[in-house]
Amino acid sequence: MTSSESKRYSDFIRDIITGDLVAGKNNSRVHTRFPPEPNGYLHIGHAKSICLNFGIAAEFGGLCNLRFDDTNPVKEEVEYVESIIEDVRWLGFDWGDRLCYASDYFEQMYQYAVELIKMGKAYICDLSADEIREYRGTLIEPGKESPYRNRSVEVNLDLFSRMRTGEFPDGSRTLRAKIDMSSGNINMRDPVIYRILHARHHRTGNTWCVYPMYDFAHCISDSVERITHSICTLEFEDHRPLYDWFLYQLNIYHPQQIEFARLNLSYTVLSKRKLVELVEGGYVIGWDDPRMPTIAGLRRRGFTTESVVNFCERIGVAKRDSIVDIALLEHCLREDLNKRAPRIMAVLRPLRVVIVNYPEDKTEELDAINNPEDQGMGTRKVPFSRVLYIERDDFREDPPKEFFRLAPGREVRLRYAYYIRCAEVIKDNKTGEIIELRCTYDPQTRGGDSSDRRKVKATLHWVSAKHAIEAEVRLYDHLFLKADPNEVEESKDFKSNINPKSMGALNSCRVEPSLANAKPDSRYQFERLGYFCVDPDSSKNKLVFNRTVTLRDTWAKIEKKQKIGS
RNA sequence: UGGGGCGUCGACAAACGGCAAGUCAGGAGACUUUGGAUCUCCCAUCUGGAGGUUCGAAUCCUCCCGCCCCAGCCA
Repeated sequence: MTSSESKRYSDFIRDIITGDLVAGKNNSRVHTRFPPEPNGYLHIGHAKSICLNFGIAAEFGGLCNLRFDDTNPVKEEVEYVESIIEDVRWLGFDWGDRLCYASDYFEQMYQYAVELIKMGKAYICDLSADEIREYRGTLIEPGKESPYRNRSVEVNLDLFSRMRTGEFPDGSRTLRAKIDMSSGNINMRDPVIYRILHARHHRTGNTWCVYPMYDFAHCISDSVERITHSICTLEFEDHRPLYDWFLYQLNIYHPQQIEFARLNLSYTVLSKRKLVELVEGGYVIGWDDPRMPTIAGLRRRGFTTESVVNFCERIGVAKRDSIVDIALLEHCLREDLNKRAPRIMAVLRPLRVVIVNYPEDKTEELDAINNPEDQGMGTRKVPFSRVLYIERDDFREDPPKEFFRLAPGREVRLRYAYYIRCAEVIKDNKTGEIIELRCTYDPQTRGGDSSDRRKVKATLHWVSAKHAIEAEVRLYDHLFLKADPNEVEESKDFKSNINPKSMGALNSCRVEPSLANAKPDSRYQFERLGYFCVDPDSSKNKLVFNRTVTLRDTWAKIEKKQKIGS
């Protein structure tokens, strides 16, 4: 490991673990787990947790399990477990043979529940859901004890086994822990630990009709897997006393739960409920829509594993609520892509340029560098001929101050080709739209250097009209208009902040011929424009690209300022 | 009004009683066959506020203020 790779990210969780190791706790073992519920796709917030759990295991020479927290059959599906496995793998992590499921421990959990009953620490309650809510009290008032709270152990045991055998309908009874109805912590007011659900489970089928609740299942899963540090998000802080209570009562191996603040990112939402709403409401194309903050979405958008992992390391881990600027994510992306993406030339909004003093039937093959950041990536040939396309944005008939690009009478360089000068602007008679530029070239500037060292202020990208390949390019912008999508007018919700221009497609783009056989998922820098990747929608006769992220655009910034100033 | 947390630059985030790191964003400049990349410099005399302890406080104590989470048979 080089010195640049060995930089360590320190945070309060790693500090706790280091302290435990020094104290010789857990026989110096470190064992974490990432415990998603398979009821949706993973997003970048999960990536933070994945990087934390797997990262800590790797750093401390420990292990990390991938465990599905599949205790609610009505919401969970195999599609989700499959996507989660794929996404964690894509992030570069490995759980060896420790692919676990809470459902693997159902029998064990049931037996632990029986034990609690025998200890007089749990009882069958016949209250309905509504009644339980009423009995629970409020944030400021204590709850009332259930009339079923003092049933005998024998009755409880009998009822619990009959719940298991399916004798009772859904919702008719629950198993509850007997703790303290007056606790200030509502989680301790006799929480439900088993409910009746006559639902088919994606792994256990119809074996069960009673399912454990999160609080009961999670601590036991952690315990049986001998997890040392059970890392979760802040909203579970209130549940820690219950986590500890179960393990203490059962007198079994007791992992330590540690909570950290979940990730929030500007201009997007990271709540599973909202993401589901976007998908099911048709606001996006699907879970892998390139605008989605899901791992699948980021992947399709063209993000690299390295950039996502690096981002997760850079944002740190703490307990305070925060919203990370999405610009940091984009920075990590550009930083990575700059080093690895081959450069090519592509014109998104073509403007026809005829080089009037260039022979009609001539074609030259010019040398272009594949990546100035990495000479090892070599060079390629780019064809040049009389009729070209340049970017419409690169020409202004009436150039504003500080616009360095092409304008009537002005000379610029075509990258790797020649200096050209704009001689004439051809417009459509009716619409006045500029349809073509007539330019002259200087044969002495082949390759882009002039022998007289005369300077030009701009270098433009271009493609040869007759050699270029037509392509579709999909452009993306932030999914939401506001940094905080939840900031809404009364009676509206986050969806009212959706950016109507978050996606757009350009259909007559032209890319250089070297891309003829570009494979799905391959990434390129389109010079001066941004990073793009080949979308899986591409076919042999039609290339489709996604714009992953733009390049930093100093001119756009200047132009914006000028507009504000005027 | 109960319980649990949290307040350090525009955004993240270090500092663990010894004199406010770093990163992103932003600004200025250099360089440039990508207005990209790269490089240089600037950007908290101050840590939510007020007191106190101390030679010394972002760090310890007290009291305020603000924000987040909890009343699923979801996780």
